[in-house]
Amino acid sequence: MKTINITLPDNSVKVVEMGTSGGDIAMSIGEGLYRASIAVKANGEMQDLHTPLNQDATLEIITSKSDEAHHILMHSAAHLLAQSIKEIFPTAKIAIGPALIDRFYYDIDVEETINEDILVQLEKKMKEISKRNLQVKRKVFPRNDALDLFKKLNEDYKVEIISELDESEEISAYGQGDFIDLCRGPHVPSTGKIKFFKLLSSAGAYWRGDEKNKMLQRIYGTAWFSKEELNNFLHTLEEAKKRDHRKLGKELGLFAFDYEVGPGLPLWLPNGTIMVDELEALAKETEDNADYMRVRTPHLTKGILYERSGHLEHYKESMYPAMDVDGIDYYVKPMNCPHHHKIFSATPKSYRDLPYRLAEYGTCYRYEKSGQLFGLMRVRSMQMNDAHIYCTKKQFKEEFLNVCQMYLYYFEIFGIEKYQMRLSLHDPADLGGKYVDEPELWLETEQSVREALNEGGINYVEIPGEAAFYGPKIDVQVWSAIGREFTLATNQVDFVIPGKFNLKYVGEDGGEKTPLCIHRAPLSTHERFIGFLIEHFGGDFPLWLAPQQVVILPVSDKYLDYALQVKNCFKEKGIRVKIDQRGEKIGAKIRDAELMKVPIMLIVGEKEVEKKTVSVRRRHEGDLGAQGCDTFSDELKLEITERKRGKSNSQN
RNA sequence: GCCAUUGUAGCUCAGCUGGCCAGAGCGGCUGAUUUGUAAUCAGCGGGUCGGGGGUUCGAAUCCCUCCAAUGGCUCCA
Repeated sequence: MKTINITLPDNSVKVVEMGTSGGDIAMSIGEGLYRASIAVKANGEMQDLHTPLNQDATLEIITSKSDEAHHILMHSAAHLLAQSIKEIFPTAKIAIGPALIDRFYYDIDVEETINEDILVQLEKKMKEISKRNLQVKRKVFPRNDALDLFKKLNEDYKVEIISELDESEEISAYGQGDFIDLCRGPHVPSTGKIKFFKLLSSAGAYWRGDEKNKMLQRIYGTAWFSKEELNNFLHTLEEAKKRDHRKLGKELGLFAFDYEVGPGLPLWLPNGTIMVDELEALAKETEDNADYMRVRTPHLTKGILYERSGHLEHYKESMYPAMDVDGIDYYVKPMNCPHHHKIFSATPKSYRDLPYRLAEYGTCYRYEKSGQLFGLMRVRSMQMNDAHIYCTKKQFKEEFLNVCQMYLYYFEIFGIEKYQMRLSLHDPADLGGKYVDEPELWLETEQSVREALNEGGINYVEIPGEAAFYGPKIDVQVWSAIGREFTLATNQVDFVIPGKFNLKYVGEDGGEKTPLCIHRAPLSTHERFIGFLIEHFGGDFPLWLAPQQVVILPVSDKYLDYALQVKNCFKEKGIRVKIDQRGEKIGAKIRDAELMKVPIMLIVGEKEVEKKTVSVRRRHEGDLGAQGCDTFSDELKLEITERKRGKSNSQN
């Protein structure tokens, strides 16, 4: 009998018979370990507990504690769901069913519409199959046998997947009871391991994500190793709903939609407008310090401008249709760049004028497909924190890096810690198609972007094939409270359009040259950024950003005169302050101010009138005692000017 | 755009297996109360039951259609 050496993570070596499984080894260490085991990692590769080991290996046993095990569990839960579907709807065809970070799904092709009732039915069936505790067995076939098997089962989607694999490839499938699914694995050893799960929702999804293909039905679910983890997850989902910017936007009176105005066209209410103005003030101050110049451009423009820019060629479906004005096509602008280019070329430029930085909170309109509108995060009218930087090749690296550092400056102010910078690169195979045919320029520019980022110590990931048609770009991804992913900021290089607009500057040598252009929007759009901030802070804004900063609560209307004096003291310093004049008791006034998330409450009654003070109650901190009007308003003024984050909203 | 779900008062929701004048709580308004750190009491308003069409003696309720929102797919700031 041949033996093999198995090295465990503590470097101890076990000599076992060839063909021993990872599960056997776990068992030999201890039964408790065996019961907690989900899979093993042999020489760094994940495999099933039952899979025989046929050579020397370093072995790590994956127990339910790890993220990897959780991933396997959810993948197995997806199989359990598919099996339940097949038992209830034998003619259903199954497509794919992967695990995501905290949930899994399975795409199926079935006549019946999957509704709430069916989800309940399926969940019941899943519980039943889990109780059967079926062994999950891996089988390996030659490609053609696998093809025959899934053809016989009428699993057209599986057949399609297999037939695209290489002839020589071995195909693995996992069986449990009568059910078999094409799959790489690994999986939990038996269905009994999948105990705590819930089906969450159903939705449509195109086969292979292509809108030309048939739409399948996707069922989402989640699975965990313990009831507690499952409940925690469901609770987190509930909590996230409370932070949803659409809900908070309504409650706090920030913005509204009206069907007579139109979908995706938000109305900024007075409270929301205050936030917009604050954000804009921050941007103007920051851009002013970085030597940007502000400009203004019209919303409406002749089609010829967008022919020149290439928007009509590349971007037409996202533009509102043309309107006929005196026989000429006009469009509402989807972007500000062409206008800024026109400003650049309005006066002659020398190399001494570069970098030439033009900034505008320009209003753009894009015809987004109705199904993709989403609160403030995806709208049809938006105001972009836009700027275009025209510079020489030599200046490019520094300018690009400065923009990236501007993002980080903003993120620091708002306490945004969870984000990802993505460097989108071109695909050389698509030159002349999706990308302008300038192979050397692409490589050169991409390299200098990399260098800029590396020199600035900025972490990023590279995404090939995602660049704009005119150059590489950096996108900053963030996640909303309800888990949706968004591109927030963007920083794009453009080496094409300046040429199309015939932009020139006179160089040191007296010759004409074309500048590079950097498009950048660190604060995204008002709409998306504020939508994101609402969720980020859960409506609990830092003082400087809060629509209502201070509310004065007179204990009774006997103290209204004094309240008015207090109000003036704060108002004079530019602090946003109101008096709650209603005939309510103080407890009710406090409650309402708390619900509106007003950061500072000033209670005034007999004591305060006598001593000329205010009783300060700060959100999340409670009663802070009496303070003089002048000292306290000065203190607040300072906090506002410095744009500090409060105790309650410094984490996230 | 596609698949599914939903749409009743300013907000949150009940009613919807067709049938008494369509309900509740909160908010609003009026009055009383003059209040000390998360809800004072009473009264009064308020709805083309998303729009249009149909079935029916009769429609918030059933059917069709349009609009909008929601969950996804695809795409993006």
